[in-house]
Amino acid sequence: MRQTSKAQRNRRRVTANIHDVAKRARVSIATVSRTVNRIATVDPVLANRVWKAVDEVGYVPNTQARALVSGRSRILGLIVSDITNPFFPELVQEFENLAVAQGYEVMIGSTSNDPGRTESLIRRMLQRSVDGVAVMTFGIDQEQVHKLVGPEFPLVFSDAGPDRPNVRALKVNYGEGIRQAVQHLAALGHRRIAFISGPLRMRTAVTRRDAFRKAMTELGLVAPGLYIVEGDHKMEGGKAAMEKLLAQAELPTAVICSNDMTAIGVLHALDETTLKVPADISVVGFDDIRLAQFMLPPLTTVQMSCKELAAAAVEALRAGIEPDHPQSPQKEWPVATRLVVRRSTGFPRGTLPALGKASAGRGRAKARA
Amino acid sequence: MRQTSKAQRNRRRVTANIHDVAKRARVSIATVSRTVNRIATVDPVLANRVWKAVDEVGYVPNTQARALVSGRSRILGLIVSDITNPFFPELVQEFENLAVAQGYEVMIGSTSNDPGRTESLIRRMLQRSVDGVAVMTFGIDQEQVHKLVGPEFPLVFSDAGPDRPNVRALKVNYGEGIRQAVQHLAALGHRRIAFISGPLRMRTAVTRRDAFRKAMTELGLVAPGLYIVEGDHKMEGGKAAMEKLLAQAELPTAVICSNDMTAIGVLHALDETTLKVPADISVVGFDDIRLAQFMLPPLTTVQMSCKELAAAAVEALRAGIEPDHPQSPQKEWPVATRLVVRRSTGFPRGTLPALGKASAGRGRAKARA
DNA sequence: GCAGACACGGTAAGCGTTTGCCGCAATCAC
DNA sequence: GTGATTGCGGCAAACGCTTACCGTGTCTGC
Repeated sequence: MRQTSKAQRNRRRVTANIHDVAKRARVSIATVSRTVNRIATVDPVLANRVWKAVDEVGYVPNTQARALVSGRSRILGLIVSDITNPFFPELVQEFENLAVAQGYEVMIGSTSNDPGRTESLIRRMLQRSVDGVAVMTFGIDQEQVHKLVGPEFPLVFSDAGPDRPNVRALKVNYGEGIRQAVQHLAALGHRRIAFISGPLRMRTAVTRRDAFRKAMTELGLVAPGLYIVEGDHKMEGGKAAMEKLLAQAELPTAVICSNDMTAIGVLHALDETTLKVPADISVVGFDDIRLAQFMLPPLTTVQMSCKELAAAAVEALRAGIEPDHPQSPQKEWPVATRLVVRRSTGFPRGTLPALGKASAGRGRAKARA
Repeated sequence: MRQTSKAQRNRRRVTANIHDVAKRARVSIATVSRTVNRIATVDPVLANRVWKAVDEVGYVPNTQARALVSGRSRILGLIVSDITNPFFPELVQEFENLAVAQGYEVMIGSTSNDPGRTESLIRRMLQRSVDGVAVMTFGIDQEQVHKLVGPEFPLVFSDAGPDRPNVRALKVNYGEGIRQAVQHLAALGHRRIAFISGPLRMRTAVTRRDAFRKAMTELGLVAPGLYIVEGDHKMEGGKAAMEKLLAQAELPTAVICSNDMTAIGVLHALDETTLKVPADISVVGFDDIRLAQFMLPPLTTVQMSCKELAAAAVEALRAGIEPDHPQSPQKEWPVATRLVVRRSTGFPRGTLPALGKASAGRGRAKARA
């Protein structure tokens, strides 16, 4: 008959626990806990003994147990729409650095703009009891998230009204950057400026498009409906949208894109024609991903600093989570944008002949302004 | 005087727990637990009652408590070297999909090839008691990881000898893909083929370079030392390396790059000269990131399927974690590579004059083969 | 010198699970 | 009808931590 002892029951413990430290420092586990959590009332002599013991036995507090009893996991959820869009990894990295610096871990998920994925992602995050979630999808259905989480759950959205008690919003100033872009093009002499938007069910895509329209109007330019084409914030969509523009009777002399990936698709579409960038057509992106400066030609684009965005997101989340955060009541967090001029924009050529899509691989001459 | 009751002590519980379910189903918590964990010995009648109750109270098992008692967190660690390199987000996404399908969560971290970051990352993962870690950095110091984790800890490396009990290795067949690339170029008539490696402290970078040398030798070609330049697996390094090659007396007619980002940097460097791709010089990448086909011209590259890689990583990890995984003893997991020919490679032009770096922005003619 | 106040450390009660052990009831062999 | 066997559910003990409460020791004021 097997002897069923305590020892047998134990799965092999690999790390030291609070009792080991307590024994070694000749104090109670309460004192160890208080010391480790930097509660000020611990006698410095004991605290020293504790820290020494911690070091000696290599004690690392068990996060699961901590979370279990405290009800806080120190995990931040970060939801992005498409991790394979280079903007997001940059954002993720910044976010993570900041979160880790504050003692948080980050749980990342990308939704691919699929409500099903979004729902399961939120559920998974809730199940891991994240302390709060930043939704940086630029256009998720906010309602969907609200339905899944409690009314007091700390939430941060990029671009949305903070209509709930513990919801904060990142207010990206799209208007400013896009106005700068339009102004830049207008100053160069462009009049026929097209815009390729993101998928219009995304709130942000609509916001950017509207900012474009507004900027055009303010400068006394017209943005004909045919010059506003819907893309998908990906290279494929940018390419397709540009091809649509190319099929029109009168070509635009400049194209502003709702993000950089779209602009890359546009460059690609233009490469298959005889049109040169920027001599025949200027292209402006949005985001300023690192890749933008490595495009051929380097992309003029509206910079939305993901450092700034990440910082605002982390702080806004902390404001919702930590009861004594200084900016706790603040509900809106501004994020700036600004134009970065590179080499994909230039003076427009005189009047262009209407021109369909040229066959790919034709010889062409390329010259820069 | 405040009444310090049990009720007060409780932080507001927001989700139902196992006791609520047990009460409602009129069974013990043990039965609930067994039902939820699909232990077969539960009477179907009771099981039904339990499932019904679970549904009614909206019970979701608390992951922290589960992890605490079972010692398994159902979190997989995934370490990549640089999340902003587009190859990795693609890998991350695949990995995550597969892991989630198996009921795991993923904790991601990128090291930026910094040993300090690597160490803190591993520590953080251990603190969150991940069940295993896949190290896909293509060149991390394996020793560093071994020093931090216990000897039995489930680990998967891309490219490394499985010299420890619970370590598995993904064996990417670099040789095959690179051989195909060299062969492709040789068949087109190239003889002077250069190679831009990754940072040589990365094991994988060395492996790829050696594969290149071997392939060259096998085909009776020589790879002079001057034609092998070190890059950094980023665009910047690719650009710098290409500039080094351009400074040489006799230019190569083709360049193979250790990854696609390097190739993008190369294209960029060449764009600032009068040399055309592929007419004057052919360029081959490695990885086949999605962006590769959107380069100008679309990049011929060696595909390393990140789907395949992710699948191998997840399965290898599971083999190390789950005691009854079918492929548990398998130590090496093969991953194939193959050449994808696009438009950045072509026939070499006749003998080229030695040519330094031309000034940027010079007019140039571009023609495709 | 003594009562009261105060500071600080220890005890123990949870947090929400999993799981070994035990006991009850039902089944079976004879 | 009895005793042995089996199946299955409940009890309770962990897992490692935080923290309310309490007790002890020291200090202060009179």
